[in-house]
Parts: sequence; structure tokens; C-alpha cells
Amino acid sequence: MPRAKSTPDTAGRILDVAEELVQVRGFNAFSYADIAAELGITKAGLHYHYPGKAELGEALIDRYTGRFNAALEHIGGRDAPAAAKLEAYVQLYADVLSARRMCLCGMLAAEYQTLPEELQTAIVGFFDHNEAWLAKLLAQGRRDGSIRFEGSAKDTARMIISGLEGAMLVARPYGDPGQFRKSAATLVAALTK
Amino acid sequence: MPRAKSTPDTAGRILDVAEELVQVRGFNAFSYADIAAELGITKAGLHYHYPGKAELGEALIDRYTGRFNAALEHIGGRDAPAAAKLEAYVQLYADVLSARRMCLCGMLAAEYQTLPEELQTAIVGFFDHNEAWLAKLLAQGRRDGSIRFEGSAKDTARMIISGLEGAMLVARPYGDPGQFRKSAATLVAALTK
DNA sequence: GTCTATAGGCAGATAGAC
DNA sequence: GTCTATCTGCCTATAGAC
Repeated sequence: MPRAKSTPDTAGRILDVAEELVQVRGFNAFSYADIAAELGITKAGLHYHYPGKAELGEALIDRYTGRFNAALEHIGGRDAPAAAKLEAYVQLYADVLSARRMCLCGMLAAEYQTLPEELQTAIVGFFDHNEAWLAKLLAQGRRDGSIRFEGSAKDTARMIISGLEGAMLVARPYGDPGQFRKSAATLVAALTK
Repeated sequence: MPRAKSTPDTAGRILDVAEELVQVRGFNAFSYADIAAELGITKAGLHYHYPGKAELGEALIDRYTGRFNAALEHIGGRDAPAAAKLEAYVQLYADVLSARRMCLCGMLAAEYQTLPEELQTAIVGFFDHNEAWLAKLLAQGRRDGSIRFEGSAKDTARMIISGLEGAMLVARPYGDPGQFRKSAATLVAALTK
């Protein structure tokens, strides 16, 4: 997934800063003051662009999901065996972690019970779309022979997503991206050998 | 892992309530007021038992880790094939999730960057011990022939722990313990066959 | 051990000037 | 669009009575 591109507009810069704060600290552990200080504007100025934290959160998920889904489309459009596409999928997660960040929606999943309903719905949507995309890829891999797995493509897709999210979650306290790469490789190896 | 037993003493009841709050909402999303209201005492009363949130958090992790490790010892002491012990290990996680809770240390891992240093150290300790215990179990399973896996026992152990934590993380927004069970079963089947 | 009372700070949010 | 100023509420924490 491409990083958030540098945005000259204030609304976009707010999202850039807020996104990093949520991915590193969580939605409940950052404040408008944090963003304001980072951007050199006042808290009141932020409310002009995003009236409340809920609206800011929605915008964050929307942009993140859009960027992620675009990356999935890009991978899906390649002319390559499914196994190679699966590796590219794993790399999306590795890229996030290499910036010492958790997946935005993985972080929000932890805080799920404390979030406004609109955010909750958007989080589930993120995982639903990932699961559908990945299940389709796995089915393709079974056909082209590059991926072998037992059980349904849907269950396997869900397990891979869970495994990658969990590997990010556990690797971060160790501050070691290599640990994530190893875990992810172990997971993929078990599926594609 | 056995649930926290009902404790007549105030210090223990505080931990009971705080534990659920952290597992459901996170460390940064509960307050002394929440606990006080639940127990029918005042916030000031809590500070007598736990001077600050950091001390309360330490006590939470210590008790949780102790209970978890005791469950591991219990499983390890059984006369059973390693594969059966692995299933019992998975069940520890399933039991936590069936109470609509996240693993305490998994939740804290998400919030890692915002926590006091003593808590951070304790969280890593939890995962270290789990990994060592599980790696030993896997090695035993390889010897007794009940578990098959490629790569090192340590890497496989780490992937299993990550996968289980991630499966809890992702399953909770769906409010469906069955989803966790399926993911966990798929994970174990893929890694140990 | 638990209470009342309160301190001091920061949260999210708004009104209105510019 | 961004500011100053301010509101209200909740947070963690403490002092001191009982």
C-alpha cells in the first residue's frame, strides 16, 4: 500500500498526522491538541475541518481503506501466479509495520467497543473486503496450483488476515520488523508448500 | 485458564473489575470512576489499594500472567500427546474470547507505546514465556509424532501465538466466537500437519 | 479502609472576531 | 480558514476527617 502522499491542504495534513497517531497510540490515546501542536495550528482550527473526533475517525478509515483497496486492485491486476500476489499482500502489512505502525483497522479493532457506531461499521467493512479479496486470490491459487490449502478459501483468508494482524500486534512491543517477517513467512510457507 | 475467582477482598475485586474493563475497552479507555461505580465505593478508596493507574496495571498483568502460566503448567503436566495439549492451549484463548474479552496482554500490546515502562516490560514477559512454553510443546510433539511442522519450533510457536491473538482481535468486531474457533482450527491445521 | 472535598490538568467542543 | 477565549466535563491524584 502506498504511503499517504504529502498533501498541501490542511484537511489532508490533519489526516496524515492523525493517522500516524492512531496507528501508533490508538484512537483513545491522541487528542486534537496533539495534532494542533504537530501542525502549528490551534485546536479550534481543526474543528473547522473535522467537527468532532468521530468525523475525523470516519475520514481516517475511509482514506485508509481506499488506499488499501487500491493496492489490492493493483496486485490483483498483475499477471502473476497467485502465490506471488499473496506475497505482495503480505508486503502491504510489512510496509505498515516498518513505519512502527499497527494496521489502522487492526488498532481500531482493539478499541472497537469504545468507538462510535459509524466507525465500527467501517472497520468491519475493511475486514470484509479484505477477506473477500483474499479468498478470491486463494481460489485462484488453488486453480493455478501455486497455493495449496485445506478447508474453504474463506476460512483460510480469514486466518491469514488474523495471522498478519496478530503478527503486527505482537511484533511491535519487540520493536523488531524482522520478527513480523519471520512470522508471516512461516504462515505463508505453511500454505504454499 | 481459570476465570478470576470471586474475591471477597476489595483489592481483588478491584482487579476483577479493572481486568474486564481493560480486556473489553483497553487501558486508556477506562477510569477509576468506572471501577468505583461498579463496586459502589469512591475513587479515593481505590487509591488506597492502588496509588496510581500504573500500579493497578502492573497488578493486573502480574495476576493475569500468573493465572495463565499456572494453566500452562497444568496443561504441560498432563499425560497426553502434544497435539492434545496444543488444543488445550488454543482453548485458553477461546475461553477468554467467549467472555467477549480480548487477551489482556494482546489488548495492552496494541496500546504498548502509551504505557508506563514497567507495564511494557511485563507485557513482553508474558509473550516471552508463552513462546518458550509453546516452542517446548511443539518440539515434544515433533518427537512423539503428534505434531508436524516445518521450520523452527520457536518460529512456529510465535506464529501460533500471533495467529491466536489476531484471531481474537478480528473476531471481536463480529461478535462471533465461532469465527475465532474456525480461524484457530484453520491455523493449527495449516501449521501442524 | 473508606469517606468528603478539592486540586490541577487536559479532554472535546463552541462562539465570535478577524 | 484560522484565531482567541472560554465552557463544561472528566481525568488522576491528594489531604485530611472518620
